[in-house]
Amino acid sequence: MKSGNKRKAPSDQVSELTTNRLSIYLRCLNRLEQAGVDTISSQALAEQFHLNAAQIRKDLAYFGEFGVRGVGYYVKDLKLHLRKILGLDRKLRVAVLGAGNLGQALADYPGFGREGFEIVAMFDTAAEKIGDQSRSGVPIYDIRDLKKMARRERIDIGVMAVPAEAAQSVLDMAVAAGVKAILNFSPGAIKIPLGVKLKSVDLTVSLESLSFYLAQGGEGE
Amino acid sequence: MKSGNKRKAPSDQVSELTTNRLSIYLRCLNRLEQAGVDTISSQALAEQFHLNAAQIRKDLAYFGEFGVRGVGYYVKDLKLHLRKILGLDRKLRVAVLGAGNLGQALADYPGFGREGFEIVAMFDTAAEKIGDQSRSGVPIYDIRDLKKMARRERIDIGVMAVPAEAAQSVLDMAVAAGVKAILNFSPGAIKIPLGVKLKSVDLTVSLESLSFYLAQGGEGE
DNA sequence: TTTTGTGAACTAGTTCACAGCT
DNA sequence: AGCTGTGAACTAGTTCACAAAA
Repeated sequence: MKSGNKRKAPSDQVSELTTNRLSIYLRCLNRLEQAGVDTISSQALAEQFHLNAAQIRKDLAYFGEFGVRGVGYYVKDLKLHLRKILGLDRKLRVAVLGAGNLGQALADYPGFGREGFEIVAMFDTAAEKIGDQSRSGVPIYDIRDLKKMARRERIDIGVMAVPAEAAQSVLDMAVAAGVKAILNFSPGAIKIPLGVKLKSVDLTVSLESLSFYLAQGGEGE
Repeated sequence: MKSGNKRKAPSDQVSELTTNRLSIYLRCLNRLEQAGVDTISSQALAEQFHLNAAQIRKDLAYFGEFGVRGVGYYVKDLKLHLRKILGLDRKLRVAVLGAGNLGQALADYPGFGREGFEIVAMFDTAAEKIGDQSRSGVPIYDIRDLKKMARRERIDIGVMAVPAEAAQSVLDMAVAAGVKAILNFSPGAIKIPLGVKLKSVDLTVSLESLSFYLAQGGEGE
């Protein structure tokens, strides 16, 4: 029992929409802290993005009572709570699977470093890439060594950016290596075993949804 | 009246979840056509991803009656319909805003080319990049020329990959240049005027949602 | 018989509105 | 007075289940 929270339950049915928003709140709190703001109300926070204040309070209420009535939330305090809830109170070790253009760009993406993620390795099949490293110095290993390395390097999260044909087999390797969470940029459907979390970003789908908007003549928001 | 559809309405309230799925159906149909499959039932299609058959039928029903009772959907026919609905029956011209690591990787991403997107230009502020081009030959222009170029090159969609601080001003430039749809990889909240569509991919939020999963001990799914 | 298209039932997510702390 | 935490009301999205078409 770390803090005196009246918790709903360990993590009873928190939707992904909620956890995504927690991330966004945290980013905002970082800025607020930087700006020297001490407390913030759900109302003021909601205005930053276009969100409803009750939504924010509900999101937070899943994890405890962090606010003070009549005052709002203490920025520093809430930030710490959110970091803990999101598991960002420890360094998370990330491996990028696939050292192509996109993989290398992701490995060097500065945004990841900022919130405690550490990109420790890339993996690829191409002999000429293995032994090389990315611009920012992330070493590229043979994907066949993934299992060995993932354990040795204690990889928490995999970021997968490989061609669609390779995606399932690379995912299976990552799972066999004990990686429990994967952010996937490869297109197409992928099967995962229970107990492993896959989050997919599908660039083609995203672009096509914009195309749809344009094709429909862009009515509404 | 192209085809004899009993349409619900021009584009009456189709949710983004639906349009994203249309994209996924289309990808699957492409594979099926390649594999020489002639017809497919909503049930069979649903099994490919883990989706409900009624969901697929409902999604399609927003746009017309494309199926044949007792048979299913003609793969070729449905593919054509979906391409038209998604606005992929014409080439879409895309500009990448921000020629950093991520921007260049996106400009060269082969997945975009496949479904009729054409990356025609990149824009950046860095003098040393301007005039240069990406690995696959996409030229980099001065962002100050965006307005002029966007009209001349008939840019339909912008893909934004710039630092958070620059995001709002780059977006404003794109909007001023007449770009009506933007896929955004920059973190943080961005304001857009009505009639412009912004779709954001937030890499940090995605990773943090995986971190959350790990922190909660990975119960469920 | 098979499978669509769709109203009805259900489930999830959001917003309202207000009691209850500070 | 001000703002949280939360049940109740509402809205959106999904799944069921079945009549109607081929």
